[in-house]
Amino acid sequence: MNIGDAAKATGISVKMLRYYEEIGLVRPANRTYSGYRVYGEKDIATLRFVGRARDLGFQVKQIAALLDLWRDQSRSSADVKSLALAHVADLEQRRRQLDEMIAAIGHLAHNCHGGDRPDCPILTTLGSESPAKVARMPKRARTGFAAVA
Amino acid sequence: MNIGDAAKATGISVKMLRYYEEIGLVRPANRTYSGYRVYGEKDIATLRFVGRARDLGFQVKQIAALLDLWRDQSRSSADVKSLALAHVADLEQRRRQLDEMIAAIGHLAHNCHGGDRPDCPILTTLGSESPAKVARMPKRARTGFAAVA
DNA sequence: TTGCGGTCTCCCATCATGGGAAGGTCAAGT
DNA sequence: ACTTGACCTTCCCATGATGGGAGACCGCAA
Repeated sequence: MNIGDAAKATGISVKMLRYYEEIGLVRPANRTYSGYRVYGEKDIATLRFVGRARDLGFQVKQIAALLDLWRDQSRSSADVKSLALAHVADLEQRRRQLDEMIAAIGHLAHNCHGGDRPDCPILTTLGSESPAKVARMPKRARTGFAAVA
Repeated sequence: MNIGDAAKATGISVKMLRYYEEIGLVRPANRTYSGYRVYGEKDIATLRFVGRARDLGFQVKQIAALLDLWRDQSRSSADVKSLALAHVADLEQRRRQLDEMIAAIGHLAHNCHGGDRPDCPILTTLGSESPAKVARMPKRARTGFAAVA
């Protein structure tokens, strides 16, 4: 299997397959004599694991930890669970931040009639007082969402 | 007012004040003879506007648009409102993605007893079938949250 | 053999943010 | 007046996950 086929089989782009290898998340693929990467069943299974964890919003470092646990026959399920729960807590915190932002902006927009005239409480609020009681973000991940675009 | 004072007054770091100037989000600050940036009342007001929009999760490009509208006496409030609503829709989509992830992982964790033994459905699910019916993310912003760390 | 599509490596860009180095400035205290 | 320390300046680099593209090579089919 060449890298393109592996990409199709795992839903991970060719670029990312090379990147995951480069940063050591997955073991370097075997190579043909001429340098092409060759993927076997095991590689594909690992990559699918990675892809699914990624889809669940795990960061690469967390995925690396999950992979270690996955391969470790003697792991305790408590280890896995705590990692998962920590991630859930993280996601939930982000969700709360989103909720606050949505509520604050929604409130402002609600009070804006939206007609042709210029008076709009969205801008005046942003320009003067606190725009709503949106808690100052904890330094980590301000709003986040590295718009991958 | 020097840049450090401006940072304290606006809650925006010194680094970011310079960055916002560099990318043209705000007009270059006046300088003293020796090159220090000097901020006046208007500058601070503008920067506070920027900071609050940022706290509401607007991206820099959107903040630039909001600033234009803020300064444009002849704007229509409809323009502002549609920008705000588009942003809300964006945030809501991200929230839905988070919700899906939270539900999926929470479900997996719930079925994991968490004891000393290695059997854990979290890993086996990630390793085999679809980890849950988490919709494949739309290419934009996979999970996002550029962990600013 | 030619041609096309896949692959290789390398470098660059994103977005918002911070770190740090090397050097200039300013105000307060001696 | 001089030192000291806090502040400011610019410049470069790093982050995380991803994509784009250039220039060169490989492999297979017509």
